[in-house]
Amino acid sequence: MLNRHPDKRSRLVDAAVRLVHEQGFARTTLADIAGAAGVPLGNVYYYFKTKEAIGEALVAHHAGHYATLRGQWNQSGDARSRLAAFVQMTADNRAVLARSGCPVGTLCAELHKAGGPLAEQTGAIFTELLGWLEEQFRALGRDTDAADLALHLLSALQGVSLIAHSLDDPEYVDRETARLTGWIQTL
Amino acid sequence: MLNRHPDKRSRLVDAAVRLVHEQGFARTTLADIAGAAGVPLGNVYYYFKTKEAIGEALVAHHAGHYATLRGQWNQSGDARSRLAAFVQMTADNRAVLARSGCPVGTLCAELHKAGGPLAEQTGAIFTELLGWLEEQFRALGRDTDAADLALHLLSALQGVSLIAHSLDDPEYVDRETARLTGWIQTL
DNA sequence: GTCTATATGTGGATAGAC
DNA sequence: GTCTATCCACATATAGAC
Repeated sequence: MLNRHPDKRSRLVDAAVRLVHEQGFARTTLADIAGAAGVPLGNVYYYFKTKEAIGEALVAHHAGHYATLRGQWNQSGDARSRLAAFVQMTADNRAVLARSGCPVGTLCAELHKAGGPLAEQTGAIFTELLGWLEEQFRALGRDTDAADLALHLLSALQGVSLIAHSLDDPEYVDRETARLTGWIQTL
Repeated sequence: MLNRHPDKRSRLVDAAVRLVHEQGFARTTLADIAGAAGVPLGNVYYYFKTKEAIGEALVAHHAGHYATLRGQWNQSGDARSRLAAFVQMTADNRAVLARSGCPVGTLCAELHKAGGPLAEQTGAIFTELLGWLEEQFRALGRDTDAADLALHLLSALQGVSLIAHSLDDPEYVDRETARLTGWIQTL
C-alpha cells in the first residue's frame, strides 16, 4: 500500500466504514459512499477497481483498528485490567451498538452469507481477537481452559451486541457488560 | 389467516425460509424462491403482494416455530432440564449454525439495518424467548437476577452462533454449549 | 387462479473527454 | 488524475391473456 492518494482514498474508506456499519454492505451503494466522501461517482473507480475492493479496504480498516487497540492495551496494566478494558469498550459503545450493532459482527454475518474471499478476511478479525483474549486468560493462570474462556467472553459480547441491536435498546449492553466485568474480577 | 391456499403458499414460505437462511433476505430473489418452490415467478404475487409480505410470513414462521418448541418444553421436566434442552438444541444444530448462522439472529441483524416494520417483528422473537428463559430461571429460585441470567444465556448462544458462522467451524458451538450446559447444572 | 411477457427502477461498472 | 454520461444486468412488480 503506497498510499499515494491519502486524501480522497481515506475519505472514501471512512465514508464506507460509517455507511456500511449503518446500512450494511449490500444496501450501501457506491453512489452513497461517493456522495458522503464528496467524490464524483465515476472517480471512485480510480481508487477501487470494484465494490469488493472497497470491502477489502473496509475489513483491513477494522482489522487495523483492533490491532492498534490491542497494542495499546498490551502497553499497560495486567491481564485482568486488559480484559476489563476490552469489556468496558463495549459498554462505552452502548448507544452505537444498539443502533447499528457491532461493526465487525454485523459485517461478518452479512459477508458470510454472500460468500467469497471477503468473508474469510472478516472472520480473521475474530480469530486474532480470540488469540489475544486467550493470552490474557493464560496470563491469569488459566492454562487449561484459556481458549474456552476467550470464546465465552467474545460470544457474550457479540451476542449482546446482536440482541441490543435487534431490540434497539442499549440497556441490554449495560446489563451483560456489568455481569462480565464482575465475572472477570472473580477469575 | 384463512389459509385457503395451503399447498403453494406453504411451499413458497418453506422455500423462502431455507433460502433466506442460506443467502440472506436481500440476496434471495423472488425468482429464487419461486424456482425452489416450483411456482412460476408471476404467480408469486397472487400469494404475496410484495417481497416484504414474504418477509412477514417468514418471521411469523420462525416465531411460530419457537412458540411450538416452548410449548413442548413446558409440557415436561423441570426448569433446569428445560434450559438444558434449549442449549442442547443449539448444540444439535452445530453443522447448520456453522454454515448459515442462527436463522433468527442473522435475520434480525439484516432486517434491522434495512429498517422498517419487519425489523421490530423479528426482534419480538428475542423478546419472547427472553421472557420464557426468565421464567425458567425464576423457577430455579433466581428471582432477583432471572432477567440477567436469561440475557446472558441468550447472548452466549447467539454470540457463539455468529462466531461459528463467521469462522465456519462447528467446534466453537460444541465448546460454548458444553460450558453453558455445565453452568446450568450449577444453578 | 395461473402463467408469460414486460415495464420500471436501480446499481455496478465503463467509455472517453478533459 | 478527474469527472460526465451512459451501458448493461438484474430484481421487483405489473399487465393482461388464458
